[in-house]
Amino acid sequence: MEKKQDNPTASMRFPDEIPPSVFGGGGGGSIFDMAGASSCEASGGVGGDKWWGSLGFMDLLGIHQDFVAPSLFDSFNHLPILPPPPPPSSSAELAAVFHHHHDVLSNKLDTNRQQLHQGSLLSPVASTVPESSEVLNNPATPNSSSISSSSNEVTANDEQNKAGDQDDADKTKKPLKPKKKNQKRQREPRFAFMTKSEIDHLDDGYRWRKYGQKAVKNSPYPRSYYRCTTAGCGVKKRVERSSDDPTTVVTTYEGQHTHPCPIMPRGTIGFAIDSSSFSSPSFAIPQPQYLHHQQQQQLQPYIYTTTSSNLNHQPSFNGLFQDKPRFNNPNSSALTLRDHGLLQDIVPTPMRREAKEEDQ
DNA sequence: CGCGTTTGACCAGCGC
DNA sequence: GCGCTGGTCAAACGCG
Repeated sequence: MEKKQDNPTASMRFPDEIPPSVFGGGGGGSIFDMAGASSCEASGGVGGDKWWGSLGFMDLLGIHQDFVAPSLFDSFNHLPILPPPPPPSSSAELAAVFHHHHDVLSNKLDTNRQQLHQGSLLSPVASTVPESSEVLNNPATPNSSSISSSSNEVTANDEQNKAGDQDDADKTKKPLKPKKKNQKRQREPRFAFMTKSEIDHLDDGYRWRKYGQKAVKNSPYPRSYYRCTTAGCGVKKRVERSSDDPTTVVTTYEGQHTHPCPIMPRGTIGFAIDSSSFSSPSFAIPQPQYLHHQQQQQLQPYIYTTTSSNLNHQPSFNGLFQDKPRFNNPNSSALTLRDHGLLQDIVPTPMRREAKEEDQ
């Protein structure tokens, strides 16, 4: 049923500052190049450090200005520049998004790490892009079950379809499910990753059940829809391969896990505790540099790209986040490694400058 | 048998 | 209003 169109519009929505073209062939800059750290497996194999549990999403991204090494972001110029963000609409909203980002990031890190081990991550170059996370209405109150279709209300469309189905009834069409009308579907914040990988569905530690697959417009590759199989957890994710760069897998997470990661070997803290980290008074929510572009109560989505390249720098990556003070040592060789391995792509130039100024 | 995948149909939202 | 598209449902199926 999927018809192709000439419509060049990307299937995913992007922030205005980030044209879809950033996906193309990795030509765009990378938001960050995530080393193969882990989330659920977390500390395992990465030195056993617990940077996951103690750092928020922005910390992971190196956005916490307090710890930003000036040289860390010098190569970020190629990234789309985000103008200074307005104040967050609400801390709760921020927390929700952060939490989500943290989850996703954690997932991704884990995935990448696994891929590293599997040798499935190919690209030696980081191509990162921010993308999509959407918050529609009620951003502060995640409604993972908002897609419920329970209702006695029958839409005109339903009637129409039913009527039409009458003809097809003989073909054993499934009964139509009445869905709620006048009730816009609420979407969880979304967060997308681009990953250089031959594997479409990356194992991030959670258990996912595939519930759909659709052909993607202007793309020869289908998009798969997954849902967290844990009861009560409405987290979903979409996985699709970039048509521009077939080696790139775009994974979009939606929602927040309401449970710890089922795979937590070595007693890892993982990000199962990240919820608490957000509610903790000590948890400082950084300036929402990524969340400024809100329109119609909608947080623009952002894409983060991961590649295999920096997976080769796991140790440094780990140290990067875990050992913050090192950031202040520009002479550190380790820093250099990190510099080129990860955060260089994470933080927009303006932020870097801001950080610089603060340091001085 | 339980769980996950496949796949076609259905539905809602959006743009024209 | 209509068509397109993304997202979801759920029966059928496969696998361990």
